[in-house]
Amino acid sequence: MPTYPLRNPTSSLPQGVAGPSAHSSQKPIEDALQKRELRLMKNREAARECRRKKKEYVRCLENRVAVLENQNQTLIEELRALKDICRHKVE
DNA sequence: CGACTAGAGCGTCAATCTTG
DNA sequence: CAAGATTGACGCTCTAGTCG
Repeated sequence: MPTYPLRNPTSSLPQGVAGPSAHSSQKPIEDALQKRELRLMKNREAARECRRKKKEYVRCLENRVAVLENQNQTLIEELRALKDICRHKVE
């Protein structure tokens, strides 16, 4: 469960704090709204960064796959050549 | 053309992990 | 333990490609 305030900031105000209909100060509400905006902004940027890192990670993996496939192909050819040499020696 | 679709990117929520 | 950071999931928008 998140520890930060959810969608409706007024619903997460501390007990005894005036809601919108009360005629006392609006300050706590503004504070809560501001806090929410800040949280949304930070999470927006965090999500962007998270996606950037994930794409980078996938790119790295794809690159590694390409390298390993090349190595594998090289080894297959090397093995074929060695087998060929052995066959000629036996003959 | 317009209708439809697949894929990419985005913002948000919520759960979980990390840190002071 | 509270606050902040991270990330999977969802729904939305936009764009490029395809088809009738």
